[in-house]
Amino acid sequence: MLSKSEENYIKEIYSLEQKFQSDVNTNLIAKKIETKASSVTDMLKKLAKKELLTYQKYKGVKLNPKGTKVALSIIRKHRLWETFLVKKLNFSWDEVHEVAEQLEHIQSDKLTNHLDAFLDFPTVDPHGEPIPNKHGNFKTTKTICLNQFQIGEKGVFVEVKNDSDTFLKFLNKNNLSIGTKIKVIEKEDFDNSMVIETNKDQFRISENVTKNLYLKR
Amino acid sequence: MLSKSEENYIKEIYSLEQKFQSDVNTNLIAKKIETKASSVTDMLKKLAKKELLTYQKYKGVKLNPKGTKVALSIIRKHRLWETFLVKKLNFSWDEVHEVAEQLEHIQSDKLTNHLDAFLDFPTVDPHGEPIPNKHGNFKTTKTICLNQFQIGEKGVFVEVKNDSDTFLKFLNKNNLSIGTKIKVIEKEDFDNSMVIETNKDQFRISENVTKNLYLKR
DNA sequence: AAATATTTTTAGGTATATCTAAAAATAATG
DNA sequence: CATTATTTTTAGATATACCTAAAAATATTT
Repeated sequence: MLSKSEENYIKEIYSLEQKFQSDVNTNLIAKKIETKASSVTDMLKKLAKKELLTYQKYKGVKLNPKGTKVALSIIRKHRLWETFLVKKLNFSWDEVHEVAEQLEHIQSDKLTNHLDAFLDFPTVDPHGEPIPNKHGNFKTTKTICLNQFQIGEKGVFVEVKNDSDTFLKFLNKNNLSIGTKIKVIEKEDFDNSMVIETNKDQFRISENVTKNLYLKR
Repeated sequence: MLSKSEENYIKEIYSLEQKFQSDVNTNLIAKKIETKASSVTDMLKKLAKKELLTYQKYKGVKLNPKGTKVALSIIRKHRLWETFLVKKLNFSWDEVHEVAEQLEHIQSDKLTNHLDAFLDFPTVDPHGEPIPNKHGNFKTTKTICLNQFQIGEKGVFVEVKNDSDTFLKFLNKNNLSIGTKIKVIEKEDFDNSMVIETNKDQFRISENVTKNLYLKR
């Protein structure tokens, strides 16, 4: 049985692997977990001993199948709980992350699977991110980052890759939610900002925003 | 903010206070928490310093209002989650305790209160135990322990004061559930066992069982 | 490739929540 | 009421998950 701390390391390492498509190094993990590199080293040794990942001094780590399975189970729980909070308890999408961070560590397969059924086996969470099923499988719909779009291109906003309160509140304020149709009106080469059009509005957003919005053409 | 361990101490001390209507001593707590008396002493000092309880060396402890409030909040969460598991996720009453022990430590007033509303503000949990409302208030229906009943007396089984798997499974096996009408047919002075009658059956139960069943006349 | 900068690890320390064993206080008994 | 038994506390360890500071390895510059 893994501690909450161990689970959080596994989860963050998984998400860094996905993001960078490579082995994950100590400092990156330290930043994500908000701890010191030395603490990360300690933990990596422990997780390596438990055979959840492969660790080579100074070379970074890579989850092995056992570790990946753990990561997917935590992500599954996190996203199911987020869905529950939004769909059943009337939370808004910017309020669910912190609570789901706690709920994802509850250990009961029966609970997870019954919750899944209760929610009618959702495939995406309130942020559009895919929910692994009980076998760890999930469908990856090819979404394109808004910053890849050209002037004149249109798409539907289907996923957000940033769970932070402030970011989601910013989206709320600008009426940007999953399902919103977006058209690129202008693209500034200097700072990669964009002017986009929704059915309500036209306004400029910074690269920091375009980087976190994913669309379907 | 309290640790999971601190919360468990507060919860158990509260339940011992209710049970014995007196100050709670170290060994009793140790037995409940399944730890050593020395560990309990350490924790009591810590909780006293946090002003959750009054502790006098060798004299036992008593929760003060702040501690009682914490206890009721944990009990509230525990019982709401049990209700959720049974009513919404199709758990049976003998399967909910362990999971609720984890869920009761989730920290989010919004979650607790929205869950409460989602369940239509239940006043008792699946074991018939009262659920405190958000202010810590709950109605105590005067229930009588089955072992106080005389031969010929009838009542309705409304509460069970033992959350253990084995005990609840025993009740299931004998078709004893909340709402069951019970009549006392025989009472054995030697071992305090009873023969009881339900609408289905007549059978003998030991004192260990009668002690944990609470009825309304 | 030598010097410098950065990253990572090691060594040693802290707080939490446990433990064992011994000492101290309280309770029960002859 | 003195002795014995029980309960509780103290003292000193242990494991987890952190930390700081220094050393070692790796990467980047000049």
